[in-house]
Amino acid sequence: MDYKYSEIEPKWQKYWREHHTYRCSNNSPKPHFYVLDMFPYPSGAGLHVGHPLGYIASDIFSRYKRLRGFNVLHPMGYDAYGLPAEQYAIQTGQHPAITTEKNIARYREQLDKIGFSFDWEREVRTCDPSYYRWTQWVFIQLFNHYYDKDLDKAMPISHLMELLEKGEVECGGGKPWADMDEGERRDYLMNYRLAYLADIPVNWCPELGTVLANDEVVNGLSVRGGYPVERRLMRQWSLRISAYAQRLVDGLEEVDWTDSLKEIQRNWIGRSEGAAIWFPLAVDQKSNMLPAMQCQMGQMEPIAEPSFEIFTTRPDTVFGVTFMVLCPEHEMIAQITTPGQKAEVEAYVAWAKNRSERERKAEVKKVSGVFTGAFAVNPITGDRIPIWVSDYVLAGYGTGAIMAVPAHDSRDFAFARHFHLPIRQVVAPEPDAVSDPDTWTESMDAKTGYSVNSGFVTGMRVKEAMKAVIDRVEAMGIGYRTVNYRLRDAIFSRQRYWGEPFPIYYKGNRPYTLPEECLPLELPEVGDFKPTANGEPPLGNAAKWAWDEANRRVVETSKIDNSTIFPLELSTMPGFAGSSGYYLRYMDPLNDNAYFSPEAVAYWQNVDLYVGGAEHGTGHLIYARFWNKFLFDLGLTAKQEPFQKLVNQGMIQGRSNFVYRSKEDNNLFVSKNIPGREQNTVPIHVDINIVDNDILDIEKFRQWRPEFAEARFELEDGRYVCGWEVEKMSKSMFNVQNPDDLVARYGADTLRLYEMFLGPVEQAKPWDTKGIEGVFRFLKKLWKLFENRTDAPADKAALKSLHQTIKKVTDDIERFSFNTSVSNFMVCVNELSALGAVSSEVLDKLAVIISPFAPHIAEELYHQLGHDGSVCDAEWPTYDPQLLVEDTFAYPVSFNGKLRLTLTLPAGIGQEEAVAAVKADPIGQKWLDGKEPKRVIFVPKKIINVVI
RNA sequence: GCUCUGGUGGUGGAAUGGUAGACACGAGGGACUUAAAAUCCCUUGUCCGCAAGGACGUGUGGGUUCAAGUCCCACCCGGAGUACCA
Repeated sequence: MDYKYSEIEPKWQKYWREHHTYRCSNNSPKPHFYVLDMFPYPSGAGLHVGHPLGYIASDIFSRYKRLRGFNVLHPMGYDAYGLPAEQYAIQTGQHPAITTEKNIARYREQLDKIGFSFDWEREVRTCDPSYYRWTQWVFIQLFNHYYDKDLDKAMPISHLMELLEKGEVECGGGKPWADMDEGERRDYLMNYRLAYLADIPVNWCPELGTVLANDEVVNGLSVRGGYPVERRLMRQWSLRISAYAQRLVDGLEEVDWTDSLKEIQRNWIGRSEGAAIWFPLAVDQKSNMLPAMQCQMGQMEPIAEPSFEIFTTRPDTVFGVTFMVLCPEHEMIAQITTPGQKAEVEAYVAWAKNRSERERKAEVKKVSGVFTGAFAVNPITGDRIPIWVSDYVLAGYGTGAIMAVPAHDSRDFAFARHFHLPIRQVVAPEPDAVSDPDTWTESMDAKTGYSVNSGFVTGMRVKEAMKAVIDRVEAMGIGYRTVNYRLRDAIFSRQRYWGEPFPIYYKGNRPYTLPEECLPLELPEVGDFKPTANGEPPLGNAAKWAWDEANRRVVETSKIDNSTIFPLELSTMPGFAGSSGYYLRYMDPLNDNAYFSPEAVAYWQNVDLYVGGAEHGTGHLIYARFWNKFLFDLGLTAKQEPFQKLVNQGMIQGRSNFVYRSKEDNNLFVSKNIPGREQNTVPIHVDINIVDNDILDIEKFRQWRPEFAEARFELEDGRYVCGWEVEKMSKSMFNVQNPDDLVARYGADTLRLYEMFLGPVEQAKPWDTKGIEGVFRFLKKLWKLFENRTDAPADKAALKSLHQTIKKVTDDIERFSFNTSVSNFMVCVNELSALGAVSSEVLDKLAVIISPFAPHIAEELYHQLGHDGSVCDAEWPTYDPQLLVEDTFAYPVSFNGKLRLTLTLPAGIGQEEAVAAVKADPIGQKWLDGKEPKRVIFVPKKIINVVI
């Protein structure tokens, strides 16, 4: 009988479903193991072959762990809220709930065909009220907590209020806490809440009435419509993720991720150590408009306002400061600008304000700026230095003001050159060498070397000088040692429909949270879910979107009276809200009383293995870690880090094929390797489904599109050879491979094996079906091997092959190298086939070890061998080391007076045995040439040297 | 610019410091067949040679080692992340 995958696969899929084979319990004496995939966006395009790559890898690992006796949690769900789902709905003109439902059904159908071992009873969907109820719940907790820097954890806001009440925390609100009324207190607390409402600069398009992402704006105009976009402060919800910056850096030490991904996160968080120093404003006698102030060297009291706080990572270079630069948004600009410079400064600030991020980034090389007319005092040297404004200083980083050290910072240098400002060298490679100005640029940004021309730190190494300056600054009370992070708080509002509603209503313009018991706050129906033109988010169209505080329910918008019935928040949460904590919900997905039970999290702890793309390095993986750490502070999660080990699967790129159309004759197509083809033709994308191994199916090509019906060809060796290129997989390039087609043609097991065989999981690679036949052949051979089996006891050769394979495959799986596992199976089957009829005893174990990779055929064969239960409940076989003793092997290594032979031998072997082994080895015999080995040198491990 | 990765046949890719190129594809040859499909067998890094055999080979140049694709140093080229971040 032939290998009929089309009968076997549905049969066992049905069996697994009916027997709940993959159901996973939270009560098990077995050790736990949690394997998680990044859940997909159910987009309208369905799955392509790139999606299942990571799923197959994690499925193999889950099945393997199960066979090793673990209770494995391996769930799946859908990240169904967010922009892609909404965009698709808008394009097709259907309600996002309907399209999402349809897309999920399609994904599920495709996933089921591949034979994954997901426990579907734990499925979660981020757009399901029973799920987003808990997303909203976490938001309320974030709103009601602040980050206590002394305790270094999140604490209830009520705790902060107590501290303020007792005066243990100083109130910086401009007014003592005791004198504030209820509203003022709430406003003040907003500066502390982990979820807070604040004015944030955004790309606002008045015409479209929405905030746009940076990539939706080009040259100050919206991509869609070409309307002007301005940067504007808008009230938005944000998460104070920056409070966790240090813990997010530290936590990377504890997890088993790739160095590159850890590095991506470290760069993103951007920790830099340095100092904050106040530079006081100098008195300007001419204008006499500025408050007089004192600044003397060595003054011990903090210097009175006004002064500028700057941040620097190089306090040692303070002696080289020749000017200061403020960002255009700096609040003190108007205050300090002299009348003579006023017009110029205002024009510059206005110009800078209207520049988009994009323009600013594109014109990095261009130096621009303006002098304010004001001067500051270098608090260390007492020098008077001019204050400039320039947009190379960013408002969002540090304090938006810098001390410029043009000799040792490339940007300050360019600025100084452009505006003819002085440049003073303060760092040199040698303590006494003061190099000539032209060489400064070479040692620019140098963190090694010595301080020169630098007062009390002259002659010190840079590191010592940094410490000495900070110490002095702290002693003088004009600054302090500090750490800065690049990580910004996460903007959490979206003026969109398809997302989680905020559990927030507004009383007197101040946000209040809904009572927790009233969750979920369900997404209302609206007449029109598209972004609105009148500036309001789509929820502004909802007829029923007001909060009746007394009766604790949602009521008609028209009833808002601002005394008992209040407006609800109109924006929705962003895509990452629902995906930040979904892994926790899988632990206890049906719980109606809590996000998850303490018992569930105590059992599962955290995710042992997380598989997904590295493109989430600066998004989801940061947010989820933040989310988890916050819940940890609340005592809800068991571990600080949510994802212990993380494997990034490489992206599968498309491999496009081209035909070459003659420039003169539109119906003539020239094969790739015909001389002159490059000059005389233009490449055209051709559907990869009508090309086999780069050979074009001419008939199918003619039928493909009407315009090619009359196509003629210039062939080589009677065939048309297509060109190819690696590109993104996309419909427009006709290089999309749909997994269903491959399942139909070769079966799911072949697809699974082939996706693994393609190369290392972590590596990006183009999709190419070239080798799939080889994998298919392998399964047919495997099938045949079982058909020809015998019940006689196993012979030694077969056992050796089996045990070698068990060892290799076990090692391969443990180090996540599935491509070599597949190769090792192929070797094993080839070896066994060559031996003739193989004992069932051997095949029994072979079926088990191959089942994680090709579960359907393994299940079938396992049953054919007479087992009742599923192969999924079998036990992973162990190997017998006795069977694996390696053959003696000798080879010559050098001739320098003496010949050495190196042998690979089992460990623990003695002198005589080694000599005997050399004599027995064919190569050894040849090199000994009848002589006796003189000496055996043992080196560590199993290698020994024999000197002849 | 900085950081991280990687560079091995015609192709995808194997190699705890120990016979480089496993396994697979492709290609060439052969068997079976009226023929095709399917299946099976042989060859396949490069160069020299009829052959036996030999020489050279993991981006380049050095180094460590009895032994280097693997470790160290410098450089070249690709891929990714990030960037007026002070």
